Amino acid sequence: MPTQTRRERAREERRTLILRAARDLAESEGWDAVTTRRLAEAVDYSQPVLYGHFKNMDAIADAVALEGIEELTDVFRAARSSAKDDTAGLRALAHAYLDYADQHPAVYEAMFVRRTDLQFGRSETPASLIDAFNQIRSAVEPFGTGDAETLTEVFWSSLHGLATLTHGARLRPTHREARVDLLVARFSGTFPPAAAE
Amino acid sequence: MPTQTRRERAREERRTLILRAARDLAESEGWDAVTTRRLAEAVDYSQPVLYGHFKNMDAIADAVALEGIEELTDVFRAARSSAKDDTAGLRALAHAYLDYADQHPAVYEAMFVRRTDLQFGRSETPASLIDAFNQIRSAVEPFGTGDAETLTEVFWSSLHGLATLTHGARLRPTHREARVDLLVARFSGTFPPAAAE
DNA sequence: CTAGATTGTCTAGCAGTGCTAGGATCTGAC
DNA sequence: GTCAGATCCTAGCACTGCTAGACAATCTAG
Repeated sequence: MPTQTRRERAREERRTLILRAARDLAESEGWDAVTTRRLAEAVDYSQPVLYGHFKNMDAIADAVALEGIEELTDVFRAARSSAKDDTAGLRALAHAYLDYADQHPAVYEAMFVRRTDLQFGRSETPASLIDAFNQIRSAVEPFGTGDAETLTEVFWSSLHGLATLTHGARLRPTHREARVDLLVARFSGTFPPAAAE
Repeated sequence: MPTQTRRERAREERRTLILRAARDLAESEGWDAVTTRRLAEAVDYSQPVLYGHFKNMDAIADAVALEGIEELTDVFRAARSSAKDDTAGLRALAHAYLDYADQHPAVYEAMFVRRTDLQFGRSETPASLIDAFNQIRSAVEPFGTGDAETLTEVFWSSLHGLATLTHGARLRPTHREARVDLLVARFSGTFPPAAAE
């Protein structure tokens, strides 16, 4: 009997259980509420069990971040696939990005705000992260004249800035659509218009 | 004898002493290292003294943030005053912003990253914060066609995104200048160029 | 079926955190 | 010199991340 496999499967299930609990807790009460005790209580095990799966609390947040990045690539793909031209593609990607950040603020925070051990732009970078970056790159590249990598970084930064400042209540709660319109116009080259009122 | 004034002056001095210590500690070891005990030790008082000046630790970070915002307006003013035209002004402001974030990462974090009780875009917003926002607005407004407020928010978001992603090691450590060039080009309308190689 | 080794899990505890109640001490007014 | 009031500190609470060591369940071998 593959008793080893059963064990490993059970172990894997418990790991996802922990991640699920961490994510739910973070989304409902913020990462500050994700403590070892509350997390252990949520999965109905003692605290040391957590350390059998993850090196420390930060590693749990990193794992949630990885999940989120994979989701994000799917969201990007879906958004871009239904766009009729490059400009619509860029706009769709921008909206998809900001919507995701809005709907999963804790996951977004784990991905792009919290200090993380995840490697960005290196050889050990997770494939899904590279994938997500390339999605942005493909969307913005048609409007570039020089280094596509730099263009991608700048456009991503703009989206990231909008996402975080919005979430931190540092921008007006209104004018959301107008901000995206403006950003896309500046990057898609549909600016300046011939003569705007 | 104005014993009351002397007392109040001593009180004020101690307050700035606390802020100075908090800022130094945050810049050298990060905000996580700024604990009540370490801070109290740095100013050579016991922890409860801190609470005589500030409601809690977050209020200390907020006070540091306010200091930073005032510095930032000065930095903006200096940068823009030495620019020969609007485009140069925008570029100078962008560089000044990113340089400040780079040189004072902890203060920047207190201002625009950490959760804060500071009010943004409301009637109770500190004057220096409005001032800083208006500096950005003045710099980018010449290149706007519609709502200047929205334009300012978007440009600021882009700068903020660049600052935070750079600091979090999520962008390439190189190409810093190229990113600023590209951003300024997109916002100043010097894009698309007639025919770029 | 039993003995022993391995694996899994928990209890209890350490050193640290923000924050505060209460008592001690020091200052200045009369 | 006495006494009220301001000032400050000691000690403690409830929490945090994390871990050592005891205990129990499970699998392996004879």
